[in-house]
Amino acid sequence: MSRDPHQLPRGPALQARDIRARFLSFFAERGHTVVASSSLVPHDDPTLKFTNAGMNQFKGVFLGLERRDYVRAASCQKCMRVSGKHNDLEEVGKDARHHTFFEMLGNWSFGDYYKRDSIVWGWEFLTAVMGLDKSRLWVSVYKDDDESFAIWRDEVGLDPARIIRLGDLSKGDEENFWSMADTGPCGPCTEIHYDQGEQMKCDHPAGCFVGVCSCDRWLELWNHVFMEFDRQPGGALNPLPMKSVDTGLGFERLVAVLQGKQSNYETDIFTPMIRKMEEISGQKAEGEARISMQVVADHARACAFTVADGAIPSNQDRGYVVRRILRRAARHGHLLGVEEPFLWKVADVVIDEMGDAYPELRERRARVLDVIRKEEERFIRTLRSGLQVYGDIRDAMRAGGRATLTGAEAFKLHDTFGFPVDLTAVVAAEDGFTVDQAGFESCMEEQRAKSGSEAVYREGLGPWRPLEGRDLSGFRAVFTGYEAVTGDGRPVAVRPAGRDGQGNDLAHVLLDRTPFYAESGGQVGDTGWLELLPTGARVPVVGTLPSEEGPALVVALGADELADALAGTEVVRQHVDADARLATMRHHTATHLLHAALRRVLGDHVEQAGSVVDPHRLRFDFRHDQAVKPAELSTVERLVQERVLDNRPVIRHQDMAIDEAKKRGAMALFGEKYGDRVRVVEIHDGAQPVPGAAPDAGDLFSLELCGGTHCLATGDIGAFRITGEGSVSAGVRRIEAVAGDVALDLIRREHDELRRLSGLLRPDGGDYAAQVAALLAEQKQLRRELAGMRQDSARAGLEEALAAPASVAGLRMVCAMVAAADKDAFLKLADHARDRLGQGGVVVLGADLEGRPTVLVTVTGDLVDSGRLHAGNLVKSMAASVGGKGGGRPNLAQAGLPDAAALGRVLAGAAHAVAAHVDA
RNA sequence: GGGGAUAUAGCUCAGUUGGGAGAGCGCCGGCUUUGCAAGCCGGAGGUCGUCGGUUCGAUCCCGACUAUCUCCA
Repeated sequence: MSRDPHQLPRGPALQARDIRARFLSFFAERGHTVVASSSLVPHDDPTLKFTNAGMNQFKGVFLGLERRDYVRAASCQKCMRVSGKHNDLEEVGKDARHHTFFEMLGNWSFGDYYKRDSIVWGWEFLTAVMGLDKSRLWVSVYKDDDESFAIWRDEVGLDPARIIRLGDLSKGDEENFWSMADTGPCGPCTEIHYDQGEQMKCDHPAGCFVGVCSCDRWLELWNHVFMEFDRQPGGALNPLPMKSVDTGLGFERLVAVLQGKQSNYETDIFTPMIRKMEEISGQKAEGEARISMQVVADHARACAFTVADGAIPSNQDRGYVVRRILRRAARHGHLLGVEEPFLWKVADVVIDEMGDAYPELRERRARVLDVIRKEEERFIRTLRSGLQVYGDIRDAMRAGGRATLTGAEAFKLHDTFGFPVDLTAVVAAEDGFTVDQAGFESCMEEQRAKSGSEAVYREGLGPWRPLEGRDLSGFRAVFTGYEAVTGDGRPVAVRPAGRDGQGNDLAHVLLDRTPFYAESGGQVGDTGWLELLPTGARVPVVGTLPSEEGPALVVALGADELADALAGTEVVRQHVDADARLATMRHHTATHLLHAALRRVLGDHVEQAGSVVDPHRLRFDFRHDQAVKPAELSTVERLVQERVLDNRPVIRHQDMAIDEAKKRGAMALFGEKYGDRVRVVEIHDGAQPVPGAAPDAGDLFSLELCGGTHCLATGDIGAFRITGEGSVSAGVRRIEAVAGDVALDLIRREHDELRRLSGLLRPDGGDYAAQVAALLAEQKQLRRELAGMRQDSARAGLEEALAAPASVAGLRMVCAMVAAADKDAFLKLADHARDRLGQGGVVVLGADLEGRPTVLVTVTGDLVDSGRLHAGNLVKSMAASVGGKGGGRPNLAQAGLPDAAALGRVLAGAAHAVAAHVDA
């Protein structure tokens, strides 16, 4: 069958990489700045797990919070969609177009061109440049968007029958009307669809057509969004001051159409990975095997890109998404009969294929492959232990004569041991069992419901409530904390903020100017207090958190209470806790020095993977494959201490172009999103013997993008000590350290300790450790000797009783008080006595064990076997008769007694008690 | 953020009505052997994750914490 000949008009089909390049050059020729894809992992946007659209990095620009040097931009953006209605992870790989990772082409106008250019260029690119058949293209516009309709009809010359009006806001139908959120920027959009042809049509009851069904015949290729409104909380649409364009063209779809393929997986984007999988598994990409290979191909891309952008498989948040994707791929490899780690090999192909377009893949190849391979190995371990648990269940089922695993059992395997349910079904089938799938699903549902409801509860934090006469639209607070720790501000808004650990209500307050630093980049938010003027009322600030509108000061008051207090307030005089801020600054500057020192000592592969800086300590996580050796650790510590002694100025560049910062080699937080203008902190090394040297004399020691607060000079750090090193997760180490007075306190405490030791020890050459080791060895020796001697003497004390055992009810009984040192010795004495009696013997011993009068009974094996005398029952009744308690096993038992007199009475009455208990 | 599970010798793990902490591998010593693989005998190595509680008595039961594994969000 010759398929769609028009798509391959001349020569071979365009390759994916050419299509990507042509798109960008097309818009570059039309005055667009080609912007690099932002990281998949948006470290500074907690609302977003992964970058999921090309516009993410321009969000601030659309909201008017951020400015760029250009008004036209184009990009090819790395994206991930792993949840939500459009993409259930389980579906990926099974059909032609669902992906976890994908690329999105886009062009943007920030208040520059609008509908006309966007539409005309879009059409030109698809038809004239890419050569798509015009007769296959259809277009949809928003119902009321006559302007776009007219451009399509008149400027492009499209048959009006091919322009479909969709959506109706008044009926709640948001088709072809785009919005960022419930409120904020929004506007109509127009979509270009590609008709794959009659043979792809579906049997939707209302007909197979654009906007009606969502089948594969009508491919939505390109969405052009025209942002012109600012939606208000009530739903009213106010015009935006600046009209913008935001478009998204699905790269994989475009390539599939241009290469004449009905599935994205048949394009040259995916075939290299599928071919690799054929090679690894030795199977052909057909039928079920093909689906598994598609899953692996898709997931290998997702894993390679997310790991390259700094995500690491873990058990929560983003890391958990990566883990799930990776393990699903591993599972499909397993289905293909591959038993060993393989995904890293497929990821290697991804890097070969896409490393040109995304150089970060090449740069981090070794780490990416290592992280993936280690996680694969971990999963194999998980499967192995899950198999053991399954074995226990299987044994129980066989014993109970069951043939169906309950949903709860399958769920426990999945939930607690991470054993995939489909694998459970496979293994169970091998044993002739089935799995209650419905029961399993309902357990899953229950778990989901539980997590979901908790999440809603957590998000109880409401929107800002503007104070009377204040307007929040476009508002952004000014941060003055780099220059000051006090300052006046006017209150703007409040909002409730849940409760603290003691259950007290908390609220946030927003001020137009504030010196309070909001928690960011690992540095904790400032604390302090507010003075409300003119009343002079004082309000403590327990923390400061970032918000879109600026630092949110957390105060220990309910929101209503706070609003009342602010009602008559003109000015808020703000006081940051200066001591805490200073201690935090020391730790922050020390963190930069530590980071630089680690790179010098361990190598340039060391990269920050997380950091906490507060008044009490610093915690620095970084990528490194192995434990830092003690010698390396002390070299790092010394390097930092030397920089402190250098006392060099800490140079801050409040506003540097990001390109310049990068050119100078500034260390940026991996994957962090930065604007064009950044703040940079710079430190040089080398002490300055005379005054007046330039701040940047000497060699550059540390250069980092950083928004935090820092010491004026390294000497302000005062003292620095590393307090710990350990592992966080695979490939990530953690160092904890202290600076300033915290470090001095530590040193003082250690010194005091040493002085106390030196009062007790007199080591040769000051070697405390050697002397203590010798003392411990000696002590151990003495202890052993002492125990032996005590035992000997206690045993000697027993001899008299052993020489003449009493005869009670036909048994031979030894009853005595012994000087046992501890429980172990006591038991050994009893053993000894019982062994000496041979058959038909009972031993009743009393001892004072560290102040606790204890009686111990043991009987010979023949009595236990015949059941004539039960030590446990005997000791229980002996103890009970004097107000004690006890028990034990048939051959050996013990009881605790209230006092020494009771012990004496028990021993005196032992013969009586034995006689009463023995079975004739 | 919320569940579930685990924590015992250097490693892998046993350890039930609460009553003497064990195995395998590894390590050290001795013997056997031309040597090696191995075998035999002996030995060292434990705050039973931390801290509380219940109990005459806790590796075991209860609670909190920490770490690891795992699921859901």
